[in-house]
Amino acid sequence: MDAQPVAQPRLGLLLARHGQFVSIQIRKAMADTGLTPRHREVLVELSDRGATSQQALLETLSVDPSVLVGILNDLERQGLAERRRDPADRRRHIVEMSADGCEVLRRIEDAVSQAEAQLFADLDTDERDLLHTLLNRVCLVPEEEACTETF
Amino acid sequence: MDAQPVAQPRLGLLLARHGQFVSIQIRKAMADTGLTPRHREVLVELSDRGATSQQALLETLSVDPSVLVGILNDLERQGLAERRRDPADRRRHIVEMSADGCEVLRRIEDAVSQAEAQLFADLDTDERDLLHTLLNRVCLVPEEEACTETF
DNA sequence: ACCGATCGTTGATTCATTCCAACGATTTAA
DNA sequence: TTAAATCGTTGGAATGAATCAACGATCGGT
Repeated sequence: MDAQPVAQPRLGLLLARHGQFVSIQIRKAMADTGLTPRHREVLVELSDRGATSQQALLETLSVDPSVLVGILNDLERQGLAERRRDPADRRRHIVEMSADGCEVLRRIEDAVSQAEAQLFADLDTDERDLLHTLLNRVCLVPEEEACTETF
Repeated sequence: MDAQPVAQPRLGLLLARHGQFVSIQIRKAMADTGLTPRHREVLVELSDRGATSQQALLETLSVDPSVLVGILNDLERQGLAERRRDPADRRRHIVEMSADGCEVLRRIEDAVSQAEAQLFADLDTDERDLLHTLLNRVCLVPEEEACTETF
């Protein structure tokens, strides 16, 4: 008389598990660049916005300032981005990605694409779009609590 | 002439991000029990199989023995499970969940259901099933590499 | 009775991540 | 000129997870 279990694993748990798995795969895919999804996100942001204040990056990424410092140190050490003082306000740093950074970002995106190709090999284009739109309708939780986004 | 970007965030990254978010929400949902998804998984396993050898648990959960010890310690401390020596082989431990354990598992499952209800509030039953089946067709990667499953 | 293997356990180490306090340099306001 | 606020930075503390070595107890084979 018991209601039969909804399905094998609960939908939420399934999503959590597979999400973590995908996360790991993507991390591996970009491993040889020495960078992580975090670095990628900063690069993407820099690519989209061009030269930006470090402060502005902080807001959109919503990470601790000290974390961003670390990321930028990494990028700068590899010559992928550059920090320079804002002449208008010498407290600020203006961050800009280099040509190498642009190139590396392209490589990262390719690696991610390749990983995705494997992960979603069994889905055709329509199904991928479907999955995409379904996912986008999740997580619209009432309170927009700070979601520590690693990605 | 560029192919337009598939959609806002790459599908893989979207899945990774939302998966992490869902993971956090579920963790929060079961936080007041003092237990984690790891504990839940052991409880589920115990619930499914009844009395089991600790060894058998290790295989199905594929975690380090020391980790399982910690989990079982937690469960036993709260009276949710019990370890006793296997009389047939006194090296072995036989693990069994208690009535309290069964009750707590039920509470956990309810909490997870509640979290899922929020997370998937915008999806009707068909859409949830669809999402479920789509997710199940992901991650069937060539090499079944050990996926450190927190869930 | 002995030797090697097995089971569960303990403990240490490593690593990544998050969070927070405090600082120097600089700007802004009084 | 002084005081307060801001920006980026440094460092430490706390957490959680993963991995590994080694141990006592026990079993099996010889």
